[in-house]
Amino acid sequence: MHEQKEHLFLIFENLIRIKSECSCGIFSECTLSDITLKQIHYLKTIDQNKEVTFSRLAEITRNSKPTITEMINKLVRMECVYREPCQHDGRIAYIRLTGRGEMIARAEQKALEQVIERLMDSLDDQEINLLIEILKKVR
Amino acid sequence: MHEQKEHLFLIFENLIRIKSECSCGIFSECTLSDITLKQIHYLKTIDQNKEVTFSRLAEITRNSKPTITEMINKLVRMECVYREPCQHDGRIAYIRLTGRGEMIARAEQKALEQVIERLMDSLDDQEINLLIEILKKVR
DNA sequence: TACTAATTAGTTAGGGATTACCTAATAATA
DNA sequence: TATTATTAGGTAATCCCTAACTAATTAGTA
Repeated sequence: MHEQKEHLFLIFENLIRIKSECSCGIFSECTLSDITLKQIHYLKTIDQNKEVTFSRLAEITRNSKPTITEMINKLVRMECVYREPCQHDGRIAYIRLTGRGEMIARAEQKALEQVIERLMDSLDDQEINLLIEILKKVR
Repeated sequence: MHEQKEHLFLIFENLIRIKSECSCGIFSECTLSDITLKQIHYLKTIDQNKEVTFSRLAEITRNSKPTITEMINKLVRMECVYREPCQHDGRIAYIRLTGRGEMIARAEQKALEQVIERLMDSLDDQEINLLIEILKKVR
């Protein structure tokens, strides 16, 4: 019982290590070592809300519009987002993620994808199916 | 093949969700919603280096001693660390983690432990052994 | 219909609190 | 005299604000 737990702990630590190596890889590819938690959070919010404008982002994050302008200017300088003017209304600009911005916003997800690929390379078909059946049961 | 991947992705997302629920639980137990990444990093460094003094922590983190004094004062106010004067040398104080400080420094680890307990509750002995055998192969 | 008035979207200007660093000087101990 | 930690004073960046502004659009009215 206790031995099993120890085993599982080591195995999952290994998986987590692989995953964080992958996500570090993603971040260092973006060469943004001093990005802040807030900035990452803004990028995720932009990623999750399609067609987001300055006013809308201010609303979602419950900040003032000048705060959003400032934050977006910063993220533009970091090459994570850009402004796309609305075709139909000259007052409106949409905030879009660049490739780099999207990479950062989805780093967790992408790292997980890489871990799964590693997993699929290491195991045969039957083992993968077995793994799926077992882990499905965890709630 | 692609279906397996999709399955695995959903299953691991679920595990990660469980884990981050656990670690959020740990953090909210500590009632420290506005702790910074730097502060967490200092706590981890203190946890990993036994008998660490102000000078030593300055050396490890490559900061000046006044920076360390200030940071430790902040962490003391947050009840995450305390000073323990050295018995043999009145100039020296060791930096020790409080229960709360240790909780935060090891949140990841503790969350993983909770996930594994959940896993062991959901699976029988044979399944656990099978899981260990399969996941062992991932490198 | 055309023109003014009001509204809306985003920006600028100026400011404040906090974090996280620094050097120089100082106090206490070895 | 050397070492450990602290105090004093300062800087830069982040992340937030209000008030005032510009430009674009919409509504109201003559």
